[in-house]
Amino acid sequence: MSRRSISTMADVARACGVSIQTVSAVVNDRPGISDETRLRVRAAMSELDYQPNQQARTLRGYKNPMVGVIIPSITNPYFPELVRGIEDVARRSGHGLFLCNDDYDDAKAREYFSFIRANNASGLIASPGLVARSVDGEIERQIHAFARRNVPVVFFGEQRPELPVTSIVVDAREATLDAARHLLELGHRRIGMIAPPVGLHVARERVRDVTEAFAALGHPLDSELIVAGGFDIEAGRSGAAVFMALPQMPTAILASNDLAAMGAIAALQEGGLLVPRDVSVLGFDDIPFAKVFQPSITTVAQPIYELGEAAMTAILDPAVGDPTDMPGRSIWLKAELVVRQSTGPCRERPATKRKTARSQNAPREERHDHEDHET
Amino acid sequence: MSRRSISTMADVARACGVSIQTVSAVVNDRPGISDETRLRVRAAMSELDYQPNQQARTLRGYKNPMVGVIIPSITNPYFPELVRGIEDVARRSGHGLFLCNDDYDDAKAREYFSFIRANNASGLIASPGLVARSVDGEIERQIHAFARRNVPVVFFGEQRPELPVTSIVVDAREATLDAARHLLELGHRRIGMIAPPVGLHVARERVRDVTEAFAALGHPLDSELIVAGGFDIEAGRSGAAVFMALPQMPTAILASNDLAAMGAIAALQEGGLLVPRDVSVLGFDDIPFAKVFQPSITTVAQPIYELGEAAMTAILDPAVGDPTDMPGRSIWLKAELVVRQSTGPCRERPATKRKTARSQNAPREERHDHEDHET
DNA sequence: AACGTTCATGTTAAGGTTCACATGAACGTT
DNA sequence: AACGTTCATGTGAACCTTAACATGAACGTT
Repeated sequence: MSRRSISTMADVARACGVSIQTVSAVVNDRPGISDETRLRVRAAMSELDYQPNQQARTLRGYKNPMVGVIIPSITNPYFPELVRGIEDVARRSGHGLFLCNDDYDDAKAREYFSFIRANNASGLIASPGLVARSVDGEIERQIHAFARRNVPVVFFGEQRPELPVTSIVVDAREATLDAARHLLELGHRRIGMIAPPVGLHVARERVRDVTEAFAALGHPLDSELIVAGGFDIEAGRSGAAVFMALPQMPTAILASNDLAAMGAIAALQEGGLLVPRDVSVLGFDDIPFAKVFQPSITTVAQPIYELGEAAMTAILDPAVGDPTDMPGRSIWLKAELVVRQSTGPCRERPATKRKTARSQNAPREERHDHEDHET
Repeated sequence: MSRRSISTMADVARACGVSIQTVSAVVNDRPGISDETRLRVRAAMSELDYQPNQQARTLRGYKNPMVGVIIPSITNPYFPELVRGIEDVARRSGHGLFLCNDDYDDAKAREYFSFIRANNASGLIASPGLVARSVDGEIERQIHAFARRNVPVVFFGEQRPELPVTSIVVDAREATLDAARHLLELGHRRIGMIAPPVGLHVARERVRDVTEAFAALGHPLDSELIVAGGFDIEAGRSGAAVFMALPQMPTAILASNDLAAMGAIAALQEGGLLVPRDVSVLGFDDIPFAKVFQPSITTVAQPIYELGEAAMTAILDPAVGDPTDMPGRSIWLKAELVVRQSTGPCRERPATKRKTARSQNAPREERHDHEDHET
């Protein structure tokens, strides 16, 4: 009844008096069909609202033109930007996206892995830190299952040379060094850090980059001033609260990412401190909002959109799915420091909570950053 | 070769010495299988990394447990929040999301409609304004095609009683009236509006709500002060620029949405004006960032997450897909005014561009708004 | 010994599309 | 008249899962 009402190739064939094979040939633009027949078939197709059945096609042996994307949090603007990069490339090759949000939750991620595999996706792009989080090797098994089918798998962030995956990695060491130098040149010495969530690969890497940078410049970070945190606004708020409760506040704060930086700035201003007058705050990632936030945020910028593009491009690269390509490749992109308004010169002994002018009139930004990737 | 390496029911059956039917029964939790066999089959399944082939299942007659979602812009934080609401409900019923981003582009939307239909999705949730934009009736045809298959279609924003769709609609009239009253009570009389993009249903509705509200309160808007705009940060920036170029600036600005409000505030502050001291700015939607932005944004809040939940719940409602339910139903939710820091008392003749204190220490917010919907 | 129940098997078919291959008609060229 | 080319048809099978139905073995109960 309900199924009856959907039209199939057979219906189209009957409607215009040709064979099913002919319809198939027209649908797939195969040669050997006269223009006249081709037009007749096309007319019947649109007449009947015919839509090739993707299930039947995929079953027959084609790949499902669909790529699974697992991200940890869709409300963190980092990921929409990433997805946009992925999608813009995917659309050009006729691929759809199967988007999954695991909320940093392993159980959900596993579920989505199965789901994507069950749907015979042509590729899988997975969120940073996912493999690292996997304790029981389940994710690794899933990855091998994908590889066995020649389905390419791309990860962000972590290199896993022993797995048949391609990694898209950001090298933030130089940019982090620039950031450290920037703060030191502004005169900051008591520098706090709101750490990323524990357990994530990016997290360890970010903390490592920062501590190495300050150590290299001869001003190692005071480990007392590294507070536990997370990747959201709330983490920034509570981190800032911790610092404000100290007898001597840091004069500059490195937030785990831009969201945390925003949370920290909000909390500081609510506490009567001005950024950057009283405290400088530096973020990571350069999400689209970092630029409009007041004050705009100085940040170690990732080429987020390009990361997405690179991931999807890797999926389309025939070499990627080939399991003989076993040892995982890595594609490197570089982070860059973008100096904006949230960092400024150190004023040792921050003034008492008197509120005076902020001097943030002209937009100042020291790098032309890449935010114009419309297709 | 590559296909050979994927395991099927037959492989599982062979591996544990039962018939294919038995494996099928185990997979689908059908009765009539002894516990002992059940366990043996399950063991073989995980041994072989077996994954039921969703294509074959769907082809056999089941629905694909997947819902297509078409949104106009994933980088507008409104939509990730909406998607989160959709996804949280979808996951509970074992549905995946097929997320598509049409960038307000009809051609892309149509493409995605076909894609979703070709994949036999169990439902379609489509972006606001989509039907209204369709000029050639193509979208309408697609909708009927979905209905013919009993696939439920849900729209945001616009009611189309003649189409077999369910609409999720926000009634913002009361809240907009509250907003107008709020601005008038603060003493504002010269009020500007940065309009939403033309052609969108929500856009017309929003402009209508605003003009009706001010008219009802006896202070009709000056149509000279309604400038063309859009739904992004840039629209806010350029709108503010237009107002700043006027001999007499408005003392309050209604932005098309929160993004535009942020852009406007950024442009105003760069131009040396303080918000809300010199100009009040009011947004729409209450995206998650409206709360952390500095100053936090007074806005006509939509229950975004709940809209997503309602949409997916409607998809799961068996009545929705039933074409006998032809005349489209509507589900109404209400908007609410949230007063934050970006609006303040009018100071006729905004001061010259001297910058003095801002008084934004304590967070003030007059409604407890709904931002805690974690599952 | 007869009976009913439980568990598993085997057979056959269907779902929509694609592919390989053999067949054949229509046409123009030699 | 023979030949090659182009376009279309027909047959049969494959992809994997599910369903309906008949069959049958093992078991315990009467």
